[in-house]
Amino acid sequence: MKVTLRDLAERLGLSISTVSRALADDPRISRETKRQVTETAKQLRYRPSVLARGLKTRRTMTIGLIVIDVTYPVYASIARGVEDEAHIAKYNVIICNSDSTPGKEYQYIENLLERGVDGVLLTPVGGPTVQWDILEREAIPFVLIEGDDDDSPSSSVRVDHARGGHLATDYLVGLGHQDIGLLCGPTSFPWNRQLYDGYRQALDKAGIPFRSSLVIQADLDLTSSYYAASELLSSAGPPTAIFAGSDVTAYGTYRALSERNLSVPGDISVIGYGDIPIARVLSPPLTTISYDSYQIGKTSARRLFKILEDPEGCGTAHLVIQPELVVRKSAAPPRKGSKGQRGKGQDGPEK
Amino acid sequence: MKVTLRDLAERLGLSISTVSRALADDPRISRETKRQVTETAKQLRYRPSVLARGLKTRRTMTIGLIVIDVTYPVYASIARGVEDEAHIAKYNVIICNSDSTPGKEYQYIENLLERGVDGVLLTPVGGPTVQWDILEREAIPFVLIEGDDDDSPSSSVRVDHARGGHLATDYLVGLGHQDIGLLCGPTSFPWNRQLYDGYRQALDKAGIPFRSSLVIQADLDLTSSYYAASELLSSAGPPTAIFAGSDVTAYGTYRALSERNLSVPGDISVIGYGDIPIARVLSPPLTTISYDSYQIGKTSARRLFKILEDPEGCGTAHLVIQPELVVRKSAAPPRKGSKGQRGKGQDGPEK
DNA sequence: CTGAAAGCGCTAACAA
DNA sequence: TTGTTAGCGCTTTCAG
Repeated sequence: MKVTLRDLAERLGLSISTVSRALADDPRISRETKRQVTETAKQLRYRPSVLARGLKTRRTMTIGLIVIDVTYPVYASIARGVEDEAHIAKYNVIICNSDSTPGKEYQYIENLLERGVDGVLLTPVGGPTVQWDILEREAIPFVLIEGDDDDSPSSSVRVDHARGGHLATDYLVGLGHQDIGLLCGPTSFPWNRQLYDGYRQALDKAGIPFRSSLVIQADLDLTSSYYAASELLSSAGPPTAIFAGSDVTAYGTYRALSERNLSVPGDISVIGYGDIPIARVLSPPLTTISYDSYQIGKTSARRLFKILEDPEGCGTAHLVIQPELVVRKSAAPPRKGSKGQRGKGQDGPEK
Repeated sequence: MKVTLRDLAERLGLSISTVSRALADDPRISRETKRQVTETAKQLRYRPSVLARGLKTRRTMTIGLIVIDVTYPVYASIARGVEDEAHIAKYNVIICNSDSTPGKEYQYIENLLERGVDGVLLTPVGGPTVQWDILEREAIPFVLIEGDDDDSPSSSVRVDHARGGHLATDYLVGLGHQDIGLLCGPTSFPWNRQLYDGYRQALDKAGIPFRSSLVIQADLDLTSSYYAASELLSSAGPPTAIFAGSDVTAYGTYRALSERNLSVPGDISVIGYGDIPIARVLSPPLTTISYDSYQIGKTSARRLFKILEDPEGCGTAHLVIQPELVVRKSAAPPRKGSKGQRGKGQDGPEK
């Protein structure tokens, strides 16, 4: 059977509390006793019960991490960052996949609460929700990862996606593009509005009029981004460059382009978003916006632990991580005189 | 403060045990009482304490999942599969990254034991280890994922990598290749020996003599696989096809090849292993061996839960998942007369 | 059908 | 410096 404090106590002829204190390195226990205790603890392979301790101290040294889907590289990296930090701080992390559905998110929150987690890290599915209220009511510290806005009641860490959108668009503008298409990602990923904002800002700054026909919504998968890109290309007044909103969307765009014998970046420039592993491997290698998702994980976990250490002492902070442009080969200046080009093939009238 | 059974009991003028039973849907509690209890439970937002319950029942409805690194697509999928299955069975999963180091693996096991997990899922770093002994001694059910061999004392699920290696090699042989290089992955990933075995078997079956100079070891990262591939190519009697042992190794190979102006599959055929997302996106799209890692996760979790339900009733099973060949564009019949080709460039003496 | 009481393994206030 | 005692919130005999 499992060995408990009691077993140690009996074995040593000490009281349970003395043993407990010795193990906790309480200053008022003698060196000698401590030595004996730790020794027989090791010998009998004593393992403290986190359960029992938690029941008493109300701390389980466990946190919950709710991501949208670990299967996406971003969330895997975040998860890894969190776990690494947790391991250092001696916490365990329970992982949950919300699939962007409020229902699952809610279930998991309830679940984590029953588990008595000390805090939770959450990539929220949307704006302020019941879930947040629950956490607040129960006074469980939580930090929002990649939340939609900064008016959350708790700490948060997110990437400055508006900046990212700006960066991408601005780069294209700098290259000389005027007609820049935006393939906006699914709204179930909270950052897409920010991206869009950045896009608009950059356009405004450059004095380029916004054309709504150049913006189109696409899901994250290949086929729907393929179709969205196709639609964009066959519209009247097609773009000379496409900002893809995500790297997989960019790949869908590549496909749509190659289908029409349009070359990247010769005929059309493409820029991605996220810098997932496939980006550098596409041909041409994808120019994209990169941000350190592992760091997001680390940062938010660190933040949470700080709150757990000192619930009062540290206010709520909204940390933001800056994305950066990674220039590879998929964007170039527009073809001369391509302004009115219809983009229906590579063999135009002038050759 | 937190609402407990006691609160409910007081509120209803019942005893704690009655309330407990009502909530557990004990048959000897009257309909009416149950109704009242569940109602006020909902009303007061009662949430049972898994901690307290676990202390009593010795079941925490929590399992540990130790993977090498969630950041690798394979493990992310496995994790997802496990978590999905756990969610259904109402378990929680604590995630751990061992980084293939016995030390971390050991730490996590101890850690999980202190947590009182009901079982653990483990992608082991090597053959039978102390860790397994610990789990056995403590009578914690565990199932091995992608373990090296089948003589494990517990259940296991793994991919038949020998088959995978065979499949890949055999395909190349079928195409007419005789000189097939093998870029064997790092030994910290347990399946590489199996891969190698499959390679040898396929060669034997085809009556092709094995040449050790055609086998070389490479780490998983780009640079080392790049160098390994280069070495292979500049050796005496270079291969006409390369079996890359992993998809990223295959990518490294692509690089080494393009550096020497060797085309895939025109000059050299390449076949990968694992079918991670980048595989279909490389150019040319990578022919590779695929296996369903999400399913591995599901299967192993399911197995574990079955054991937990009925510790005696179900013996140890060794489940194996079959990989399959995914033909894309990176392998083709060898160039005619390429048998003795040196592969130093594309402009050979004969044009 | 319901209640009283013991106890899971631990910590912490209070004594000695 | 060490021991005694009282729970943490729950399940589960054993009584009624």
